[in-house]
Amino acid sequence: MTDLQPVFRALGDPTRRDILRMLGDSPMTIAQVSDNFDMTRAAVKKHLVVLSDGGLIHVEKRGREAVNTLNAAALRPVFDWIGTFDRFWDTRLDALKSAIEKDAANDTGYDTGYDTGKSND
Amino acid sequence: MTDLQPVFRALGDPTRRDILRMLGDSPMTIAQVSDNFDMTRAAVKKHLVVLSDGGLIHVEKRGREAVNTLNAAALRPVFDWIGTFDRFWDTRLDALKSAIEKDAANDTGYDTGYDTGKSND
DNA sequence: TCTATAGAGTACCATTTGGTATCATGTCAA
DNA sequence: TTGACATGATACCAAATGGTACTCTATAGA
Repeated sequence: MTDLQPVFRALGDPTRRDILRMLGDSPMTIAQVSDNFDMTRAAVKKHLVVLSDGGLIHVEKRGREAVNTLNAAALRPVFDWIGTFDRFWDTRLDALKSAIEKDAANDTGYDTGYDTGKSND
Repeated sequence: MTDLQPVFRALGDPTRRDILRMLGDSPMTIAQVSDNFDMTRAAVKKHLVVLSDGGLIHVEKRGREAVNTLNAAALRPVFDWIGTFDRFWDTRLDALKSAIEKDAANDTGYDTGYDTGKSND
């Protein structure tokens, strides 16, 4: 259901993964993020757009600034996708996955789009 | 420690993710894999090389054939990386991650390269 | 041995991607 | 109001990417 491609694409670049790490510490403006990289603000901005396309960050305009906030929940579908391989890997993952899905359904209404292990992208 | 980039890169393409799915059912030769796609064998072969670079598949030459086998263990570092964001997501992930890491250290000697949550790529 | 077949390797092409440079717009603050 | 500043938008460039076509090598089998 959820389109995984924009998320996987966003995660495919090391700069963008670094940005996610930084935003994990606290929300940042574009200027603050780009201070941490040896590239122009415009380049950083492009990465932020890709991250936003993948739903991994949320951008809020505050006056003349744009505050970028991590949305780690968007990593869930990736986790679920990886989880479909758990039978080759570690069976305990399966138990955890079910638990989280069940919980999500009850508590947050989050729909993983994951059901019987069939393709979802 | 482990270089995540080749794995994330390999996962960034939908065709390659589909190939992983197929190889999850059973090992396949290049011809068998490409029978499932509307593209040339050469193109599929390129994808298989990228998957191999990421360690996600293992290629074994058998006579004039090349059998491609899924290596789902290479997904572990990605899982670990996502796990470093679990405090924003679901705290129970943390418990699972520790359990698996502990188990991996004891049973398989697998080193996640994950320690205190500091950057690892 | 001969031939069809599986795959490797290479050259080439169009598109996407990561990046810079430049200019436009909106807002804070004196 | 006016100037400095944060961001947005666009044009442009080089390199990487996804793909095809074609050639070459090696092996399975009649």
